[in-house]
Amino acid sequence: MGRGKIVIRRIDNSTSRQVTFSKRRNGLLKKAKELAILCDAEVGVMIFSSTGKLYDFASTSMRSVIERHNKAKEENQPGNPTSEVKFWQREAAVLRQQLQNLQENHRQMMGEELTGLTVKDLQNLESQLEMSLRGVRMKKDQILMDEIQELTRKGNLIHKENIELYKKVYGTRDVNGTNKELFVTNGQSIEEDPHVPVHLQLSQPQQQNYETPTRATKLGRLQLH
Amino acid sequence: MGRGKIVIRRIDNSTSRQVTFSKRRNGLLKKAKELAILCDAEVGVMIFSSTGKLYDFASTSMRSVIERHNKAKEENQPGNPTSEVKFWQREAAVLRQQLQNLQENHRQMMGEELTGLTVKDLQNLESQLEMSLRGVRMKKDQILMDEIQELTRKGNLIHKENIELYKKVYGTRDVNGTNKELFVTNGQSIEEDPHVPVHLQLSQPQQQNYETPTRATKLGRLQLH
DNA sequence: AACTATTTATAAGA
DNA sequence: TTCTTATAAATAGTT
Repeated sequence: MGRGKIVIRRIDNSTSRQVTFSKRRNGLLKKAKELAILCDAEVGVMIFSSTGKLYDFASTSMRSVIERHNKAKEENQPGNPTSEVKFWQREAAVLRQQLQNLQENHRQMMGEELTGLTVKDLQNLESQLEMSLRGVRMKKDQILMDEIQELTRKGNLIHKENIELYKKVYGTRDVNGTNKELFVTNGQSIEEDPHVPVHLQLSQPQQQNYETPTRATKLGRLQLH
Repeated sequence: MGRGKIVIRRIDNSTSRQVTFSKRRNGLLKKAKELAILCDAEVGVMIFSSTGKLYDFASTSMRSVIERHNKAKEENQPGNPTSEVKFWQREAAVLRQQLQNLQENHRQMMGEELTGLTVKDLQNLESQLEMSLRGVRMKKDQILMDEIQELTRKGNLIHKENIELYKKVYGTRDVNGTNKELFVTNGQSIEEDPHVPVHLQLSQPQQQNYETPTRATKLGRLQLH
């Protein structure tokens, strides 16, 4: 894969050997990473240049990879398979298994990895997702409604305060004067006539129309008026 | 470097993930060998498939590579029992943490434990669930449609066979006789007396009655003709 | 497991 | 070292 074909044999020229090392080292590490990600594999690579410099990559940790390798090769260090070590190894194995199970489950809930499921499985999944969706939407709507209620409450409060202030400022001198510039603290203007109650009101919770494509529209309907 | 470009992300399809693993693993090991030879480097590669199988390569010996790596990293040998216990404890802690994170995530996807989420979070969750639901429904429908198509195909085939058999049995004697009800069933023998028209009927693919009425209606329209 | 159309890696050159 | 480019090699999608 270059300007010319080469045979796999030690490169004599020290300079080009160095250059090639640099390029291919990067290539190898890149491919190791890709393999780990693409195929969900645990990969460890260690490279020592001819000058002794170390370059390495481990998808998890080199420690973990080496441990696993040792175990796979049954080359347990002449050290001791202490019961404590064994206990923790078992513990880790159990946890790994749980994690894997949960991951598979999670992927299915994400709509991935559905091959292999029966129609029955898919129906159950569908029901679960529908239920979750209902719950999430209810929660979201509730938060929004609460927020609106709170805003309305505050709005009314401020409006009342406003009226009081108006009375104090203008007293009876100017009861029907032009107070069109009167604003409440949150920057929204209130209708001109302080004697007409403001019309803040909660919009009704809209029908949960699943499949409605535009969230923006949905939210856009919630507003003070 | 294939028929199409891919993004580096876990391959969902288990079969192609495995095929890709096999190809790329070989590629990685080959390149590791080449690097070691071409550039006079000491290289070690360890790969664990997602099923736990080990594949490795070491230009010298894995032990040598690992020891050199340990020395370079000034780390204690993984043979030290104390450090080994500590390693596994840490491993378990990490796994426990991962498990916990995934569990929380999973609960949210199940529509549980939604308190504490912002409206934005809930919207994202909602979109994800909608997407998952679409995927699941598509998959389910596809399976059902495939099944129906297959049944239809078989039904038609059997019906044709039936007509041929009828012609052979009754020849021209009864060309306009009552053959409208003649059916054979899949793989079942015909009754003994060739002169008595058989009355076997293809059973309709029974409707699998699903909760959602709309889908049932949709599928109900697809039938043998 | 083979086949190829493409993408990717990289040898050589600057 | 880094960039460029022509070419070899790897491999994604298909059969």
